[in-house]
Amino acid sequence: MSKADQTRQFIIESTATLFNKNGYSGTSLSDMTKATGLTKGSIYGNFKNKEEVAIEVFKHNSGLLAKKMETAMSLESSFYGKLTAFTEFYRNNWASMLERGGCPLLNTATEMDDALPFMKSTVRHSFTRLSDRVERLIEQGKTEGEFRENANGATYASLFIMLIEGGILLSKTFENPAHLNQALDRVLKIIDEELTK
Amino acid sequence: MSKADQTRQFIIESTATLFNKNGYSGTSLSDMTKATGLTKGSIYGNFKNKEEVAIEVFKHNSGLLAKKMETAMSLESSFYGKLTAFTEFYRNNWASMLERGGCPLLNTATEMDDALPFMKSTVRHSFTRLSDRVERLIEQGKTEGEFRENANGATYASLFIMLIEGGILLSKTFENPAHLNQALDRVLKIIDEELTK
DNA sequence: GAACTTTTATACCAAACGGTATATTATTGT
DNA sequence: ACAATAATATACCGTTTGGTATAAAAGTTC
Repeated sequence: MSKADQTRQFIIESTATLFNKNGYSGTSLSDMTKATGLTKGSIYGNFKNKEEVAIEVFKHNSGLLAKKMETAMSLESSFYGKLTAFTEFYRNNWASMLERGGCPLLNTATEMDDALPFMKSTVRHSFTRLSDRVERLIEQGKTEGEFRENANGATYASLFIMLIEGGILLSKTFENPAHLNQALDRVLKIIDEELTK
Repeated sequence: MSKADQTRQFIIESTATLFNKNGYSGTSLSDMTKATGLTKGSIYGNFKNKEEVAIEVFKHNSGLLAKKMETAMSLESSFYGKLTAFTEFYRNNWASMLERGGCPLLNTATEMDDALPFMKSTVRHSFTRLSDRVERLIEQGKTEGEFRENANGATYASLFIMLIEGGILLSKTFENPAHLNQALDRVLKIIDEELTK
């Protein structure tokens, strides 16, 4: 990794929590120089503008989540196991997610929709990727005979994501993980009662 | 209503969509003067600062929603009817909610949690009010013999809200009401299968 | 309608905004 | 070791930020 790439990465990681907590509008360049210890010149030498940093930060934040989730799922061999690992991932990582400012998908999607057009496609892509991953898990589980044939993977994938993101919203708002845990329990219940044969 | 109160109300209504779409950080005073046609002097003659306008705007946005919801529920006499009216309210008002920038609770809660401490209690209060309303509906339905005795009102209230807010998030992100509709269908399904006797 | 109070507009403030040209300092390949 | 190149810091740009003093205008009250 070249020096330039190293610095780019350093800037991304140093401002990752900042952007996730305060949003794009809420994060200023001086916030960024404070967080990195670098000057504006350095930042603009490595990025075109603030927008580009924000996009890369979002990709980093959501990518990190996806990677950790993939690791958690890889520990299970059955698709039922992988699907519950996906669910439990949120329970097990709630504390660290909270430290980093919450779910980047939720945060960015909310700020983006009306105010950050340049982020739209990136955020949508992340959501689609997550949804597709869960859908594939269900569809594969169907071909392996673990899940019912008549269950629609895409439908359940978006249902789970809605429940979980809603749970994250309430838990963050009330600083109480109980809501998220309830949402996760409901996801598990649906897996057991509606997907599993 | 005095002239002062009229102007206050006018400022609140004129900037309501602005704040809900672009957030607190994303809305500048010049945005506000453009939207109202008034000058900064007028705005600061009627409000202490930008924070106060934002708080009043949020109260107005969420209050309007609560009022319309209450009207929709009042048309039903049974608590089962009121509970489905609560659910259908989101389906019927999706278009207008979208025009106004989406759900103010979702939008403000997401921006608030890390960046807008002065908003925290107000947003929490709104969520609690909504949740309590749904909970009361269920508990009253229980005493009237419409719903099962062993169903916990508070638990189902937060479950419904998580599903709906998650549905709003996905539908807004993908500009497709299908996700929200799916969430609402699931809420109805739960009402029928787990609450109704 | 005069006196008083409230509301609004003008003009201004210092500070912070995002961004850039340029000079200086490191790092790289040879 | 030495050029060539890339990365960083300094100093600056015009604009916009949230906010305020003051004066003019409008509304209210008697």
